[in-house]
Amino acid sequence: MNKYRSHNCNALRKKDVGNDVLLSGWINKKRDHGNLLFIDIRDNYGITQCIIDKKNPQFNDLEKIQLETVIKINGNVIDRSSETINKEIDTGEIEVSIKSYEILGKCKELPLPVFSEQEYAEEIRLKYRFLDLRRKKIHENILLRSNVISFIRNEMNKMGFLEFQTPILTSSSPEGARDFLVPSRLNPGKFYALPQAPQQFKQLIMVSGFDKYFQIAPCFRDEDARADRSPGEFYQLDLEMSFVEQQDVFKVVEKLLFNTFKKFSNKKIIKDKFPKISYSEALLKYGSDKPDLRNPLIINDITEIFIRDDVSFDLFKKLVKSGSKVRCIITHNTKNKPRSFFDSIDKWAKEQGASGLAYFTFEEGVSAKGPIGKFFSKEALEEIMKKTKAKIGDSIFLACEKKTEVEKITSLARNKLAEDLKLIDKNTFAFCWIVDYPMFEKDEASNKIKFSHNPFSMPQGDLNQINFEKPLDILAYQYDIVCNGIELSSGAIRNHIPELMYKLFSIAGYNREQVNEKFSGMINALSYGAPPHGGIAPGIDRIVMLLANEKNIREVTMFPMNQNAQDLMMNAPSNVSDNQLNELNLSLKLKK
RNA sequence: GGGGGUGUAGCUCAGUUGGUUAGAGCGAUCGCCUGUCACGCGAUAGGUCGAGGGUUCGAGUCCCUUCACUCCCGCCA
Repeated sequence: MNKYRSHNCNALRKKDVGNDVLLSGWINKKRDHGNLLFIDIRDNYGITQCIIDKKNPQFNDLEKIQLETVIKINGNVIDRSSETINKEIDTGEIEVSIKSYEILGKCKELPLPVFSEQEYAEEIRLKYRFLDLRRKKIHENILLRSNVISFIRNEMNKMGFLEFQTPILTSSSPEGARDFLVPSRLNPGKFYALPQAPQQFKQLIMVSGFDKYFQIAPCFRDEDARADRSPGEFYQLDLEMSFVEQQDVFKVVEKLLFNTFKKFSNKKIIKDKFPKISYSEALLKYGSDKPDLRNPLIINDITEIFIRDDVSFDLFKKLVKSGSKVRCIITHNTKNKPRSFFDSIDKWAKEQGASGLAYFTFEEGVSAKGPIGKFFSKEALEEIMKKTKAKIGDSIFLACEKKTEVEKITSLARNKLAEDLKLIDKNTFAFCWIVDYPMFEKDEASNKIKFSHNPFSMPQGDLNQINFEKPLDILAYQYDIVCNGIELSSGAIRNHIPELMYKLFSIAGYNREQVNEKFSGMINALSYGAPPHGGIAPGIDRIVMLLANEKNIREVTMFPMNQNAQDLMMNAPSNVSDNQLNELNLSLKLKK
């Protein structure tokens, strides 16, 4: 028998009554009655109540032991009388009568309580992460993460995907996020970069003929943090397939995500086949390329209403003449909402940096009630109702701004209105695909054409007919998957034709030599017989966040860094010795 | 880089229009308690009110500067 335990702390049941057992674990909680002491002992699996009284010679010592000390208990399983059964824990029908105990790991006074549901400042949680991780909620989140990852791995294997590792020390890429750089000792003055994603490697795996690849891959990007974005590193389920079209990738991902979410959550998944929405339609109807489809509100464009002569709302009419768009959101049956409801939305919109949100309500006989209602003729109102499918009793909120701004504010307003009106069913997952991304976009600052997403994506349509004179019209086989307004993943069918790649890069301002230099591995490989291929890379952290119902990525990450990309527990990043710097041919030149 | 929030005991927080010795719960220490499961009761210790400067007879409280943490914008193909 193992010297530490015969059972874990969640194993003992009524059938074990009468047996001698060994339990080891942390002291979760003590309840000291003076002559009788209850000790809850905890391990990864659960909690068992142990009991000792003053007749035991070790009673006085045990009474004084700190919480979170690791002890081994030698005891006898006894039945609990019916009124003392604890239904909250799995072992609640029994308890262990302590014969003797032994301290395995002492514990100093705790900087934060482990047995508490209270919330604590992140600083102290991260510094003492090993204590924080003992706490119930986050401990369960990390277990969930582990289970999700092994489930996904298993599903991928079942679908015939092969798992490969790709290098962590690789080369810096010109596009995308800031790289983490690693100096090379053997190549003075040169640097490796940590991969932002194994993008080029997974394509090379396809060129190497492995057909289907996946990896739970660490990705490194030196960008600022957000609640749902770790600084530094995160994990993707990276996958790539040969001889596929977009729909083949969709099929795999839909099956995988549907099975995963079904297994690990009780929430309802709205559709097992996820709706596909084009990028342009998403921006029009939802103001965003990551719409929350749990939200039933839809944005409509009614710019042309403000060209009519029977609409006299001059403020908007003038803006429309100078190129602004009018977009609106209809809320159903809100005519009896108090004035304060509407005004608070308008005030909120101004706080978001918009010029505000105009509004009115459709009344019987087709009239408009509200501050700007008088500017619309009956016919104009009927036209709006037709266009927006609004009914009498509904209200309309209107924003008039330039395209990008109007999309931004209507997207925010869509969320705000749905929250205020409680239209979002929090107990569902609503997935969708966003498809037909444009290949290029215009950089607003420099006015130059740049890749809007992934430069390796395949343009849509007949490759001989693409009009490179109008690059902004070229769509790509580029797609995102979104769940409840959270972008889980981007993917694409890749461009495996070198000549086409050179052409597209030239539009974005890279000449042949630059492409050869920056993507030598890729472009060279594609010249030696590359299969058509494509893939995607769902974010593991965000999937687990959704399943664990957490808003912060650090709640599903074992050892996260803080917002300044510091690990408070390990003291990273840290200074290095002059010797180390010398070996790397580096010297520091710190800004004051 | 910019904007918001927070910072008071080991932990979570309260602290009035500026006014005597800065409080509570948990935790710690000591004492009492044989059926609790957030056990109960009593006592004790524990504070540079993030730091620095200013206004004032007097600052946890008002003003300025600064630091830390956090949320957001920028950024994240």
